[in-house]
Amino acid sequence: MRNVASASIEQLINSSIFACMRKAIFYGLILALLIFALKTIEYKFLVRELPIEIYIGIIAVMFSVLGIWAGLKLTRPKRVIVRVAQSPFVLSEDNLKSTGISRRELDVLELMAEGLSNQEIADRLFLSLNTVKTHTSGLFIKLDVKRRTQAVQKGKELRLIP
Amino acid sequence: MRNVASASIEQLINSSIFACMRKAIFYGLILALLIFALKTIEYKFLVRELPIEIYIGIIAVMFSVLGIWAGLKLTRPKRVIVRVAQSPFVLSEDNLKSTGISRRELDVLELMAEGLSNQEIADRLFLSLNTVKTHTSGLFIKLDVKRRTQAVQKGKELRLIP
DNA sequence: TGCCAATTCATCCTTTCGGGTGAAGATGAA
DNA sequence: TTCATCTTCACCCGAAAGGATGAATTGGCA
Repeated sequence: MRNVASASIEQLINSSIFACMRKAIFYGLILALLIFALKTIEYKFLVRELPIEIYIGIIAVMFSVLGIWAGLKLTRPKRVIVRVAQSPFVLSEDNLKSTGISRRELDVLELMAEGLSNQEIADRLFLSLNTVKTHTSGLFIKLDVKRRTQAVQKGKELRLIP
Repeated sequence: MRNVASASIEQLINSSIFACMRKAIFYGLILALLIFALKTIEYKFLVRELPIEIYIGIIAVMFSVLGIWAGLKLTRPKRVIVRVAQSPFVLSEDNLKSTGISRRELDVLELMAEGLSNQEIADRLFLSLNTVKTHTSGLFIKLDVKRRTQAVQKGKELRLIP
């Protein structure tokens, strides 16, 4: 696990370096072109018709905008890793209702999920073996399964048990 | 869950709007100051000593840098939410060895975890029922459990099955 | 008060599971 | 080659699980 993580981080660093270089060169070229274009236009139209201050202001604004744009494009999005931790298990009342599973059946399901036999469940809940079997039968019908292993599976899927 | 998420997104949008406005004003002021400084310097030192092209180039570079810097500072880090979802399940070779569980037994354990009966497992793996029972017996001994529900539990704990 | 659902327990029966033992073929390492 | 392990399958037996049905008791709700 640790190896995988560090490997991917290295990849990320390498790829980001190359990507940065490529982008820097790209925007550098655009910048050079822009300067060249300005020079060409300069002597033809502007320099004698407008005051030098406005000319400088235009250049300043243009390159500021270019810089901002380049700055945004140049950087990769900063990643904030949000870890989604174990949710502490909240019983799904909805699924409990929709399945029609009763409180007592849920008790049995919980112990069933711990790998207990019907007899052990009966002992824990101070019930007779027959009663536990009744509840398990009810569970299988309501969960629409055939075996206790499947009942445990489905119980977890439906967030009835942790 | 949905309420919490949308609430935090609204907060984020509001706070980012205000933060952006404050920063924009701040950097706008800096930009204005810089232009003013240039104007002041212009007539005093540079305009007669250097060719106009170099002067324009310096301004272009300065404002490009300022723009890049402003562009970086102006934006809050883009959040890329990386969900650390279900780890893709890596079988624990260590636990496999330490328990002494064989490849075939692991196959059976996997299907057992899906809630299949021994007969169904036999059908899936093209084995006889007896063979599957042999494997399950071996599993119970090696996992030190009594029932298949417990075997599934322990198999998951030991990262032998997903 | 009367009804309904949940809970409890029972009996009967079938299927599945789990334990024990044995054994034959395949594979692979010493 | 020999030996250990894995894989496959068989038979037997008891225990557990599962299915069907019936019935007594209880607690809440109309």
